[in-house]
Amino acid sequence: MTSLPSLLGGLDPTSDRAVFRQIADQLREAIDRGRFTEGEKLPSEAELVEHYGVSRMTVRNSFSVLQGEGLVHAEHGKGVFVRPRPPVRRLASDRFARRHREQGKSAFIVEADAAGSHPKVDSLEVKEEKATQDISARLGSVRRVLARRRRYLLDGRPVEFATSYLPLDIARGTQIAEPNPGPGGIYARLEELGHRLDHFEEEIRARMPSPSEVKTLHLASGVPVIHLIRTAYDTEKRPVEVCDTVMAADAYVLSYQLPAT
Amino acid sequence: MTSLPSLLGGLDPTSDRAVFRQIADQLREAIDRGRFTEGEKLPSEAELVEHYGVSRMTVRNSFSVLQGEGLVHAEHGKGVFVRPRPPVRRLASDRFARRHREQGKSAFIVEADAAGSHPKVDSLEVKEEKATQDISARLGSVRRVLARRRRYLLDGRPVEFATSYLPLDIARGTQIAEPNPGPGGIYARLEELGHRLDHFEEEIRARMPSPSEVKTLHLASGVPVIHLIRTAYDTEKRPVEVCDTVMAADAYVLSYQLPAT
DNA sequence: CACGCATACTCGTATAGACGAGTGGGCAAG
DNA sequence: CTTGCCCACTCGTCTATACGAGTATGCGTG
Repeated sequence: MTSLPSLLGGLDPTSDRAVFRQIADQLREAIDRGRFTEGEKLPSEAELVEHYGVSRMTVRNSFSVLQGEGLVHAEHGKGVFVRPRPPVRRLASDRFARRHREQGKSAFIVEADAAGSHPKVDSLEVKEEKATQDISARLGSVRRVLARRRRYLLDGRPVEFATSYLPLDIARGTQIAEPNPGPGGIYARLEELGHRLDHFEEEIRARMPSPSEVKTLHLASGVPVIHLIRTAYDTEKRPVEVCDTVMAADAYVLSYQLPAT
Repeated sequence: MTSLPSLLGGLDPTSDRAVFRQIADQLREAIDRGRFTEGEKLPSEAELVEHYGVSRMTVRNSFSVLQGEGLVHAEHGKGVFVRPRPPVRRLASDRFARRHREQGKSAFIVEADAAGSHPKVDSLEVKEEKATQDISARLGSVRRVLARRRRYLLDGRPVEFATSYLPLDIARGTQIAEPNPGPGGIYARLEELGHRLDHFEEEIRARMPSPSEVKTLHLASGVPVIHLIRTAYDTEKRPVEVCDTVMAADAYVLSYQLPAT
């Protein structure tokens, strides 16, 4: 065990930088330099109070800065730890290509298996409901829609929450309205129903999660979400599905390939 | 002026939910319901202390929750305000299409002018430097690169910070190495130099900003950044540029169009 | 009228103390 | 040896107080 003074310098009383920021700076730098590694426990609040000669609230204030930056997370009764970077899922722009649909299993399962993770899909809900104004506009002024909700987990950790919306005149009474849409997913079913897919539009935003998203995705504080809204169009240029997806940002890298046309 | 009790209910002492969370919940709900509108001032700390009968630190704690969610921001000496949603810039996936390059001005300027904003590009730095390991790998094992750094502002607000990296054997001694790369930007120059562009690859991540990014982009707390890394390939499949971009997430929506192939 | 200052209000920082609750190790009883 | 409890250590919540610093307003002086 290295002593604290050797890891963490002292304060500069002449500086106009707030004490809790100075402490946060030193901890951040120590983490960046690898003095504390992923998953490692930082000094306890009491130790830092002792080391810097400040009050406990000041130390906690420093920790809350680092938590907001997504650098550390606290565990009640244990300590404050450097947040490990989880394995990321790479979403390639060809992930919905027809050739990937030929096989039986869902894209998520196939891909995760290949990466050596244990995938799981849960909290599936399929029901008809009133379309929000936004969804209605995207689907071309429909009033009611079929909504398919599901949550994706990797190795037990929830990473993504998605809802697909489809016009009732397309989906009602088909296998799309069943909990299990069958091999190749709903896109395969849509094509069987004569809606040959032409292209997708994806809109991407990033923001902090709402409390309910924090709960659903078990997000640590300081982890934003990626909000992706995909609209699928058939060859008649008709929007046939809107998929609204919220992803834990620390678990994803999105990748797109664009022609220079 | 509506009285506080009519806007904000009371606490539930029997609940096991922390008091500061209950207060945050009530404020959040009031904001969501539009009882406080964008840019509007929330009750001051003192007023909430009075209303709830709690200590000031507890109220501040509530505010810090909402700040972390990006819902509100505090202004020293003035108050705490509902954070206004700034106008967003829409980045379409065809924004680098050759046809947009024919004109004289940069894509950023043209687009912002059209949207009625006042665009500005500043802090331009152009220099040769050693490639980081990541940049080197993306450009095909080059050791040194030309780096072009610039910051984009809309109506005085910095929204994006970008660095382009180009292999020296391509860029050195050309107009690309000048502060002003000329009409159509560096992509136009690359094509003139015989590197006809074939396609781009974009990688997208979202995360909380580093302290230096907070400074450069004047980010409020609770605003994540979108980190976009674009690699441009010429028709020989050679990577000719890597552009590393950090954007204020509340100012952008990215939009992509994908073929269903 | 114009300027400058006092003042009241805002949030920012920091201290000191108290109690609660989750975790894990050690020790004593069975 | 196993079980169960106690205790020490951790972070979580909350109070009460103090002073500093930025902002806006109004009033009095020139």
